[in-house]
Amino acid sequence: MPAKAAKPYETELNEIEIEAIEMFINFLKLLGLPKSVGELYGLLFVSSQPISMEALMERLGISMGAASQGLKLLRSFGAVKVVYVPGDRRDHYVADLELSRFATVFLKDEIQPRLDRALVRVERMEELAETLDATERKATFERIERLRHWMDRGRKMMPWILRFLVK
Amino acid sequence: MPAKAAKPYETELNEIEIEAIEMFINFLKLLGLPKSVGELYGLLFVSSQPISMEALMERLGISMGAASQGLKLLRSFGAVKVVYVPGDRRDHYVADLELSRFATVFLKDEIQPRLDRALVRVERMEELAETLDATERKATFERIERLRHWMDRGRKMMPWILRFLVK
DNA sequence: CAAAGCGTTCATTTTTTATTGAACTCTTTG
DNA sequence: CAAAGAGTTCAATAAAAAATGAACGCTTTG
Repeated sequence: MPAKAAKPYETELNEIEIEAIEMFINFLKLLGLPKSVGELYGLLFVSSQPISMEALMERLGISMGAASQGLKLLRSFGAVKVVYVPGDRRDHYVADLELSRFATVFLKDEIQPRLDRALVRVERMEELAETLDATERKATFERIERLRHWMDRGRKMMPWILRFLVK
Repeated sequence: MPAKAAKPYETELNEIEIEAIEMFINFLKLLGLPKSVGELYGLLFVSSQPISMEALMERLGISMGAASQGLKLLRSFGAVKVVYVPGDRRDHYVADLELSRFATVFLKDEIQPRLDRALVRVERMEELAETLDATERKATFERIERLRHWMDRGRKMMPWILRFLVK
């Protein structure tokens, strides 16, 4: 039997947990979220019991700061919630299984504002293009209009995708 | 008049160029691409004339390596192409204005393989769940099925989005 | 065919991002 | 109401990602 690892008290992750964690690390990385957040959500997602922050830290081998901040973020998404566990003073967490939440928050918080800001830029570019001489203006306008076209398209697609996501 | 900046020979970027560059930096960051790639594409997007790599380096103030690698990446996306400029030995670049290219490549190269790998994981998790005792199995299966449901949904949405993007 | 030009590659450095853990606040408990 | 517990914050550190630039390999040119 091999020597026990450094922290003998933490419960090893089982294979299902590891699969789920890896899956969510990959998925959330796509949304620009750090590994530790993926780990937290992944473990909570497959756990049918609420888990305390301390247990999350121990089982995932992450620090107090990472756990606290990651959970804060997940709470702000509504991806995780705190539940009361009788006889235990500590907060316990469960995952909200509705995955669309991530996508929805991502669309609303990341994509939408970006589109809005981009549209402002396009308008500023159109104004600036007025000052160019005739030849340049024509070529430049064509390009700017293309941008505008795509912004509009993105903005029109948003509500459609959101509706699809919420079910 | 303020002292001239360090590199006196490079042509300053005009306001339209700056707007376009900033817009593409933001947009491409969303796809996980580095700033330098956004700069390159942004400048090429608003330029009606082909630009040599050397000019791109100078005007954007980026290094040879960054320019070479960024252009290589953009070429691989089909976002940029090389054009021949008579009497000049150097390669010159123009942007492909069809922005859907980025999104399409992103979906096909980033999202699709991720979904495929995730599905394999889900299947492995289902197998592993079989070995759990009855109570645990039921709860775990419910969660895994939810994952499967979202994977399927994502996979079904893909061709639809692609069709939408290509026009 | 030597020298210069162009572009790529990649080991190194810089910058950015994520994680750690000690200091702190607020809450509970004996 | 002191002491311990739970959780947050944030300055410092570590890890990851991007940019740099010198060395290299083709191509062109005189």
